Amino acid sequence: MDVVNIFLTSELGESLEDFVHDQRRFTFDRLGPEGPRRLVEGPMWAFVDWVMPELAGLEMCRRLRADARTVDAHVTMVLEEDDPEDRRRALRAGADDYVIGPLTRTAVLDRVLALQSRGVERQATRRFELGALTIDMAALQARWNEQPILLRPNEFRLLRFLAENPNRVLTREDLINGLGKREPPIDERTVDVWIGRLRRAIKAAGGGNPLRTVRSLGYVFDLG
Amino acid sequence: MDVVNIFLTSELGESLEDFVHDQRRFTFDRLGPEGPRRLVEGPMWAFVDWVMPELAGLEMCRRLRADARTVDAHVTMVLEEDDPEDRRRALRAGADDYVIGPLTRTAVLDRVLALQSRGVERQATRRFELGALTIDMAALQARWNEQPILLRPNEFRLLRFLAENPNRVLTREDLINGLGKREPPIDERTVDVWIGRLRRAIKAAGGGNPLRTVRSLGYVFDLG
DNA sequence: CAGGCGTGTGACGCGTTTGTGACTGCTTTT
DNA sequence: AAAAGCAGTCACAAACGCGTCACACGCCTG
Repeated sequence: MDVVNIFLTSELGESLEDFVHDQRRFTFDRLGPEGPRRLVEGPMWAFVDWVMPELAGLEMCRRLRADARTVDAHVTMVLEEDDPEDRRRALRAGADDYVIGPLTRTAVLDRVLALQSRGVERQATRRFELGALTIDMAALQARWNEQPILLRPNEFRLLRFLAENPNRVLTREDLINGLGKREPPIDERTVDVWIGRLRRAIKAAGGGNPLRTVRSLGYVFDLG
Repeated sequence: MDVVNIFLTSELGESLEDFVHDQRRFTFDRLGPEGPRRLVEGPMWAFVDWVMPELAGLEMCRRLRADARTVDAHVTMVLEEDDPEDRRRALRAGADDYVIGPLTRTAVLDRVLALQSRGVERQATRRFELGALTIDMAALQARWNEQPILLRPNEFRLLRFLAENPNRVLTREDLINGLGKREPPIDERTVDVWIGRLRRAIKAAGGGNPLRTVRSLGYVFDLG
């Protein structure tokens, strides 16, 4: 039996129990600022409120897109009212589509079933374009002039973080923290090895070297 | 309680009252051509419109960076549409990042909260523009008319210190202390070599000589 | 359980950076 | 005019920082 996992950032007025319908099992779960509480199999659907208690909805959306666990989720933004500007922003933040709230259980299911039956292809959403370099957060893929760069998970995270902070010297400590490495404490020299591997990967894809070493300080992603 | 000071170059459609959210006090203020109207404590965030009534946004951006009072501000440029050229120009002019407008109160708060919650300590971007010379403290890069000057760490520190104290004679001792050299005690004559190397580097980038020797006293960064 | 992959680390070697003494040439002083 | 003072420059050695390699460990897969 198929499973459909639905995550919401806020409580629904109505009940949230899992149930089975039409040969599919629907599960509901809360979605916190740190992302989904549990890992699931099967397609994920996330509904993000425009306003949230702890975190702006757009930021939540971006985080979902950045989180490797939810990269394949279909993200729907919940708008309070039909503002064209907000719609555009929502999509730009990585949402796949939007509904005009408030959210009811019926609205959620309508959405999911409609899209499922239509077999929507989730198009790539969150994308950086920095010169010749493109970073596709949804597909977890980086390209240099359309040429895919073969990156290991850590290298991808590193590139993403550098690209998010262009033209800014990042110390080795910044980079370690930026990749969320805590335990065990990482030796700063290890960052050199990361950079080396990342550079080699970009080069192997025919790319240049956007990563500048700043002696005795750190590294910069050079833009322009 | 933390204070977050937000400055804008144009009116927001929505209300602009100060308010408290999430343990932080947000204050809003207008940003005129002369810079911020008041001095504040705590982090500053400036949002500069691409088009402004009295002044081009880019010029405004440069002025903010040159203004000692706002040097520690995080400057966000507000673009009307997503033009890659404009983005690069904005960053060149000293902006830390940009948003695609128009600006709403929500967009502003998104930006501020998103950046505040990010891992990196965003040390304030300091950017000098002294005639043809530009010093980008974030990227640790100096340019002469857009032409990068290739500086070694010590030379960059020297240039920075000189540029921070323009039109003022700095003794060799000042310079040694200004660069934070303590151990072992540095021979004063060594400063001459530093200056020589710095001059050569600027020249190599097609630049002039803003460093004037004051016989038996020290050196000055000449402005104007 | 073997094999492959991703990743962190210590070690090695090389290029770069940098402080210094010496030499040179210009300027000021006597 | 000679002497003293001062700054510009060069060459060099030592120290430093970075790139890279090989290896070990953990994890997943077949």
